[in-house]
Amino acid sequence: MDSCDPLLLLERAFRAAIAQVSGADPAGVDPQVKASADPKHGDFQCNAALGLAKAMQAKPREIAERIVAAVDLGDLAERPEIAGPGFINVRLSTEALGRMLASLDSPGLGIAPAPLPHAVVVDLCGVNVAKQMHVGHLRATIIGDVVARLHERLGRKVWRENHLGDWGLPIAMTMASLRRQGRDFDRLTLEDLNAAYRAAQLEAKTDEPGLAAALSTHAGPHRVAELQVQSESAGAAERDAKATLLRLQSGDTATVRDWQRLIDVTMKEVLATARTLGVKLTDEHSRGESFYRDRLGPTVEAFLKSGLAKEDQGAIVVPFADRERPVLIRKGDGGFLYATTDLAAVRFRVQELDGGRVIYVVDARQRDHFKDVFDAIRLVGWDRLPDGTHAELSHLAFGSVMGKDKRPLKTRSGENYTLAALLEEAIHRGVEQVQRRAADPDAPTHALPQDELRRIGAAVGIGAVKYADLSGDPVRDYVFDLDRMIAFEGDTGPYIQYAHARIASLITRSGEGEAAIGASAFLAREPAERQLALCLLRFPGTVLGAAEHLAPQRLCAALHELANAFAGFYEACPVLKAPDAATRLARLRLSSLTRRVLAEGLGLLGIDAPERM
RNA sequence: GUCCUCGUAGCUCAAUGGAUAGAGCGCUGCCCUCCGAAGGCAGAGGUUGCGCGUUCGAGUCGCGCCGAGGACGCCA
Repeated sequence: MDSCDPLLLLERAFRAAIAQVSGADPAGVDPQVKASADPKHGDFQCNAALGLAKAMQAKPREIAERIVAAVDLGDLAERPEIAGPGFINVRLSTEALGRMLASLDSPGLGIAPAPLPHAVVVDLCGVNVAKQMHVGHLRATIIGDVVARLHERLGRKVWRENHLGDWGLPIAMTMASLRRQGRDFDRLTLEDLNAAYRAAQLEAKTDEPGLAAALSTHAGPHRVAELQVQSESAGAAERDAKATLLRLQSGDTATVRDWQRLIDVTMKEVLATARTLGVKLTDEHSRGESFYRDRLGPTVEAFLKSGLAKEDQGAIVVPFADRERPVLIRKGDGGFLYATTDLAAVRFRVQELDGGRVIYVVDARQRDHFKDVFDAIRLVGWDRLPDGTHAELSHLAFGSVMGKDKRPLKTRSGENYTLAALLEEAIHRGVEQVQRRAADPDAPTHALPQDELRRIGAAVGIGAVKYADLSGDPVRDYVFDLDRMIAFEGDTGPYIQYAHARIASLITRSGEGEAAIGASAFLAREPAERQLALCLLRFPGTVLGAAEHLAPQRLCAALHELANAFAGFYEACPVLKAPDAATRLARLRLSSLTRRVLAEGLGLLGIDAPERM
C-alpha cells in the first residue's frame, strides 16, 4: 500500500538508515524528520545526526554523511544534501510528488480509517436545565463537536455525552418557585424557567452573615428585623425546595412529570441552538446527572470500603498524598456533590461505554476539580478498561470569551449575552456581507434568490464565530469581536470559505468536467505548485495530530496555510490560461484537490463550505 | 496563604527541542491582460516578562523571581 504521507515514508527510510549507522534497534530510533520551514532547506529535513554526535564520538556532519550513504529513498527523492552543522535536507522528486498526490486524491483523502479498540467519550455542551445558554456553552459545544468529528473521521466509535445539570437542589428550587407562583407547567418557556431559576437563587440567599454582622455591629433594630424576615422567608423557600427534591427523588408522579417538563423546555432550545451552530448534538446525546443518581451511594461506598476515603468533620473525603486539598464526595448531611457524580460518570464511561479516551471539554476554571476526580479514579482503579488497559482521561480546558473591554461579555445594556442573541447577530452580519457582495454584477451570487443568499450568509456568520473560537489555543481567553471574525481577509473562517468558493468557481468556469480533470495526471514542477502539493500532502497528518493532541487550532492553521498556498499558486501559475492543455488540466486537478481538502477540513471544523458566496 | 494557567511585533495570535522566531490586522509604497484584490511584491515593527540552569542546540524543558487571570472541603 502506497502511502501519500511523505513524512511517514521518510521516517521509515531514515529510521532504518540511522539504526544501521548507530547500531541501535530501529524500533527505538527517533528519525527526527520534519517538514522544512524554508523551501531553500529542501522539503523535509532529518536532524538525527546532531544528537548522535556525542554518543558516537564523531562529528555531526560525518554522521550525516554516513546516514545519507545508508539511506534508501528509492525514487522518492534525489540524494539528500547536508547543510549547516549536520542537517540532512531532502527534496522530493516530481514523480514521487505526483504519485503521492494521486494517492491522496482518494475517497478517504489519505486518512486511513484505523479503528482502534475502545471508544472515545467526549463530554461536551454541559448545559443546565432551566438556564439559558451563554457564551461559555458555545466553547464547550463547538470544541467538543470538533474533537468528536476528528475522532469519528479516524474511524473511532465516539460517544457525545451532554452531561446536563438536571438534578439536585437548584432544579428543585426552580420547580418549587414555579409551583408557588401557580404556573402552568405546560406553557413554560426557557425564558420563564430562567427567571424562576434566578428568583429562586435570590430567595434562597439567607444572608446569614449579614444578619450576624448586623447583630454584632449593633445595627438599628429596623435593619436587624428586616434581615430576620428575609432570612425566615428564605428558610421557608429552602424548606419548600428540599421537600420538592425529596418528592422528586422518591419518584412522586406529579413532581417527576413537572421535572420532565422543565427538561423538555430546556432541551428544545438547546437542540435548536445546536442546529443553528451546525453541531451534531441531538436528544440521544443527553445523559444528565440524574442518570447517575443511583450510582452515587455505591460510589462513596466503594471509596470507603477500599480505605481511600475517610470521614472528616462529618463529610466523606478522599485525601491525596501530594496535596493538602482532599476531594469531598459526601456532605455532612449525607448529600452528594458534583465530584461524586463525576466519579460515577467516569466509571460508567470507561467501564460501560468502553471509553479508552475520555475527554472533558470544560471551562479551564474547573482544572483542579478534574485533577481531583481523575486522580481519585486512578486510586480506585476505575480507569481500567474491560481488557485491563488504562483509559486516558483528559480535561480539554478552555478559557473565557471576553468583551472588548477584556471583561466577561455583556450586551450594551449590561446583561449577559445569551448564546441565541449572539448567534443571531453573527448570522445577521454574515447575511449583510453576502448580500453586499452579491450586488456586484460579476459575482456568481448576483442572481441568486434572497433565501439562498440568507442561507449562505448564515453559514458565513456561524463559520466566522466558530473559526475564531477554534483557531486559537483553547486554554486562552479571547476577545469576541465580530468585525474581525467576519472579515474575508486574514486568518478567518470566511477567508477559508471564500478561498473554497473561488476555487469551485474557477473549476466551473474552466468548462471541464469532473471526469476530464480526474483523468489528468498530477504535475507539481513549479515552486508554487510544489509548495501547494506539499501543503496538501500534510493534511492527513494534520488531522491525526489535531485529534491526538485535542488541538482544533492545528487544523485551522493548516487550512489557512493551504488557502494561502493556493493563492501563491494561483498568482504564479496560470490555470485557465495555462501554456498547454495538459498543464491546464493538471493545474485544474491540483485546484480540485485543494477544494476538496478545504471542504473536508471545514467539515471537520463543523463549518459549511458554500460553493458560491 | 497553597495550588493551577498564561506572559512572543502597536493589536489578535502561530511556532512535535532545530537553521535568520512566523502569520493576520493596522501602517508606508507599488501591482488587477486567469475568475471575484481571497490576494501578490517591497518596507517599517522583537532583548520571546526577568534571571539561572539542562542540551551540540531553548520561545519550547527545569528552578527562582516579576506581572495578569483563575481555583481553593460540605454550590454545581
